[in-house]
Amino acid sequence: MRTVANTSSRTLRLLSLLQARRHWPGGELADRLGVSPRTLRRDVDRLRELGYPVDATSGPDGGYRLAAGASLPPLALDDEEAVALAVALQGAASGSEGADGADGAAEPALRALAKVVQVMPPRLRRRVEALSAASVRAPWAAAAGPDPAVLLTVAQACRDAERLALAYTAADGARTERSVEPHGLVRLGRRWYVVVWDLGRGDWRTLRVDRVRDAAARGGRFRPRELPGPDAAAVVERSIRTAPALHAVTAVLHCSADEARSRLGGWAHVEPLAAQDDGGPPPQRCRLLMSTEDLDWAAFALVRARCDVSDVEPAALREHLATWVSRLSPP
Amino acid sequence: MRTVANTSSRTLRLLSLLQARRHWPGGELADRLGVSPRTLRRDVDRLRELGYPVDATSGPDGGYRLAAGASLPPLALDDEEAVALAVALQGAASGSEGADGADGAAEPALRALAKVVQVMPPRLRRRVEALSAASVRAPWAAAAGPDPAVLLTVAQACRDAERLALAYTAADGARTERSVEPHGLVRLGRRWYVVVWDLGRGDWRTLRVDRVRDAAARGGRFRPRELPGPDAAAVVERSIRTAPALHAVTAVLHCSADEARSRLGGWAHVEPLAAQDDGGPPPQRCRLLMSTEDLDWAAFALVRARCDVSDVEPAALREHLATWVSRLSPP
DNA sequence: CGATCGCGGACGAGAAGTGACCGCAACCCC
DNA sequence: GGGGTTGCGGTCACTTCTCGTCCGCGATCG
Repeated sequence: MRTVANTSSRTLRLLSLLQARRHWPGGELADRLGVSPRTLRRDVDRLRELGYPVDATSGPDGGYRLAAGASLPPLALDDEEAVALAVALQGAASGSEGADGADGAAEPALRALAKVVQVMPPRLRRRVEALSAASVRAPWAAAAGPDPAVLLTVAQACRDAERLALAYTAADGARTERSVEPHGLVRLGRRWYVVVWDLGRGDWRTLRVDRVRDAAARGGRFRPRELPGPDAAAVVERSIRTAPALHAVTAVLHCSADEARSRLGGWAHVEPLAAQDDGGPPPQRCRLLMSTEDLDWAAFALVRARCDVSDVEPAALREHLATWVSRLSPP
Repeated sequence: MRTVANTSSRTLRLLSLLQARRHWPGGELADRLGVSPRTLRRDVDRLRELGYPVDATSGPDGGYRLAAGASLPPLALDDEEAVALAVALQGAASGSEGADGADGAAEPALRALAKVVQVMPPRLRRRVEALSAASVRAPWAAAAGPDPAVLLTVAQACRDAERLALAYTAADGARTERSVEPHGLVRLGRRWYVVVWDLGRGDWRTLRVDRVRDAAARGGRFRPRELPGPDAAAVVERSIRTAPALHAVTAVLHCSADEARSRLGGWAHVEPLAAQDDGGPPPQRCRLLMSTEDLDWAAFALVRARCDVSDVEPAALREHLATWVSRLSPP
């Protein structure tokens, strides 16, 4: 077992043990830590003083358990959990969610990911890479997000003020190798941007992270310069001229609003339509409202509703549907 | 600041600091911890003895940094990071990935999630719930996975051997309230199953987690019984009679294999087809191969390829496409 | 070369941690 | 209801660790 007989080490180990299993008999804990039960009680007290609420129950089958406290204790994860965590965070950070807003969690996810990989042993890092390479990316998300590895490298370099060498493909397709000082990472809409001081050009630039390749920290640290704006987000906002074209989609679905909602799963707004006043039993109708950047998604949502559709707007989506029909029609 | 002047508390804080930023000058660290530089060095030593490799560089611009070690140190996350982490793990655990296998990470993700929420302060837990409720579920995933909250409750109860009260909707639609002893959680294909001892019936049952509602730990712990099989996975496997019908989809895409791959993003297998020997310049063709449970996905993949499609198999998918066409055709 | 920073030994005052007691209270099973 | 199990916390004496202040050494950068 471990040879460290330190008090703080033992406290840390106790914390891990309490996280690994919910319920521990006191005797077993004392045994594992190699101390007397009395000292274990003192250790538990110490944890409580540190703010981690440890519940205890007496009687046979009694023991200790770690409860939810005021602050988050350090998480002791095993290898598999850490790998799963890194993969999940990669997905969340570079993910294709947040079309309608609703997740402000991408940036904290990225920070957490940076913390994890910084201390992750190389063998685990390899497993993460293998797994995230093997994990299938659904077709609708294939071109959506940036490479998680690049995103992470950039985020770390920003946090640690380290110079970065990277290859950038500009909007016109020109590829350049650049050496930059990254100052801030900003998520705008569905894209990540990084504000950098371009060492070759001696000026500020805003780069789209999904156009960056082969980012690598060059080791050297730099002293942050003053940004040409109040913060990185403002710089990006200003440098974005062409906002991504959002399509406001509406359509009438020939089913009840509840049915449509259950099939679309909150991805689109659905509101019931008043029955038409034509005498007969009014057919169920509802109106679908969504806004998206990708007409394929909109079209897919329409089909997913599993009912007839009419009054589709905008015209571009109607054309899109016509293309689908012509492609899918049997020759 | 903090009033705890304890040594172990300080060691923990030092660990957090080292995780929060990559590079720290020793003086600043000593300052923040409120100790002399000499004591800081001793603290760093302590961390090293605990197995955390702390690199140090001397000279001006020197300082400490936490390197990757042999094992993963406890992660010190702040509130936002913890919330992002929980949301990401929920997605990974209940997620709709893994259709083709390729992610064995769901189960460790669930374990990690259980650890996190167990110690998560209530205010953070509320934020996680709010965020995951607000986060849009794409239509193709709406009905796919089980409720993450239920999944988590079940996983915790399995781990901690706690009795569970739940409402179950059987395959025939009958709803029953049950009290069970959960013994194992198994992911098979895309579904989660839980092997339980049903207290009301006095027998083993295999429940589909996506059919469980209102799962709540009833507090009481139980002594695990011997499973009616070598392990939980075997029990589930045996109790599954009707395997989910997988559709083996093939089609010919009228574009190059590379184009198709880049558009489908590895979600389907694509292989080039030999040019036909008809004299003229051979058009680019490739064959698409995929297996899915949901024909909507398959159809969507076909459109997503952005080219003409022919020789679609199976017949069910052709019918599916015909339905799409009729629905989408302008009236 | 000198300034800056990390390294680590020595020392002494003070503060802990530790185990072995003890009696007490809660809880479960018989 | 009683007995066994388990956690709680006080006390005491002994040991150990912690901490700040010295000091000289070596590495690194400008």
